[in-house]
Amino acid sequence: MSSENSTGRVSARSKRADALRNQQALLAAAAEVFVASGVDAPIRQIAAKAGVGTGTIYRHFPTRADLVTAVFRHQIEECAEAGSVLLAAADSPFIALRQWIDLFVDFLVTKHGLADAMQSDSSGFAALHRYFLDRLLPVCARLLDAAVEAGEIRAGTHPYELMRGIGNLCIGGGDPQYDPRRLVELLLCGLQRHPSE
Amino acid sequence: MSSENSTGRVSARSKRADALRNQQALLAAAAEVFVASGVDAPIRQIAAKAGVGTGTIYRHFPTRADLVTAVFRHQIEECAEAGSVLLAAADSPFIALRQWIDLFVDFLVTKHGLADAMQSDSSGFAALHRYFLDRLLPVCARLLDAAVEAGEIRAGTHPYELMRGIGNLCIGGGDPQYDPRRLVELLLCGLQRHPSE
DNA sequence: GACAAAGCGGAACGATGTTCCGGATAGTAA
DNA sequence: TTACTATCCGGAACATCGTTCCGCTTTGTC
Repeated sequence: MSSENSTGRVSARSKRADALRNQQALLAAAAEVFVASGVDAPIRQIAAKAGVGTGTIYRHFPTRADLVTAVFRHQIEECAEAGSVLLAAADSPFIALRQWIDLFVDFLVTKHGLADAMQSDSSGFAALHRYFLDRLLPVCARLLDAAVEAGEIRAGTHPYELMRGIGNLCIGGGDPQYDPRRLVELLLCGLQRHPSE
Repeated sequence: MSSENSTGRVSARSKRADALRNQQALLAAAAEVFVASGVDAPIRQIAAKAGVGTGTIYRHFPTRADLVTAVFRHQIEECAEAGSVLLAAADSPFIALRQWIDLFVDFLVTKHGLADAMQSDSSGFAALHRYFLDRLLPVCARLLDAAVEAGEIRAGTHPYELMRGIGNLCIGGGDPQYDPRRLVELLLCGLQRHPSE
């Protein structure tokens, strides 16, 4: 079914066997290197671990960011799909929102430097950024809307701003003195409707 | 009075006239280039604008971060000093805290990419990061303590975490769809004591 | 088994931060 | 004024990136 290549999706059609093997090897190697050295690890290191030349990487993933996107794609997908599930299962929309944000934060924090790389507009990570937004923004928006409608949080918060803010807060999670989760929690508190005011 | 060089302080003793001239020219050029192209601007560009060679930069500022630190040093100082003034003048410690944070945010947002560069532990901006902390952390801590003591905000917030979080939120301020100030405001709301709970 | 298309490897390119060193220069002493 | 030296300067050179390019290899097919 369909190629839809260059960003890491299925692509099972009309490719040579060795090409497919290399693509898989690259994805596996990249995943390994990313957890070991962060998403800023040199391309050459990934190529070496996969046992291929640097040119081969660019044949499969036109740019560094495309490789990163491909590696994390299914995890992003899982996070997106969790949105509906949580909204249906939780006792209230706000609880669902909080749980979903927990998931989102976990995802960002456990990947070394993913949040760092995604926000800084340099390094051409725009593709990853866009994919993140395309997939997760609607989910976040739906959860926010539901919580607003339930009267649990104040209206007027832009989903994009919230997601970006949370993403930013997750930068530098390696520091033991800095726990992004506490600040995200603070943000959520600020989001809630206050009786006074 | 003392040299105390390599980070941009006074250093008026025992230096050749041309060396001093170049250092001044570099600071001026760097300041200009930073506002034009952000703090990530290439060293060579700054050297060219100052009319010196790249080696000359490293003679005066051992590393890129030292140059950045030197350029912004007096502004950081101003921000630090504003803390006491605001605390003495404002109607309440929380108001002072909010005003001070406004100042802090303004500082970060108006320098293109300053916040970006400072947080990411790569690029060896550790020196800048430390200077920021050394100078501003005590101020933030004092404001926080005062607000806690006045019963305006919840206790238990670590000053370092708060400053770092705010710094993180200021990353990517160039995006018209993302206003760090709104999120910082949300954070402050979350900090306030809630009647319920 | 031959052959074209697809794919591969790694040298090469351009950009970056940083180091190095031969030569210029400022300050000083005669 | 003229030497002389410690200091400083300029930019070539080095290491490390991401990325591109191209001659050679491999694969699938007839």
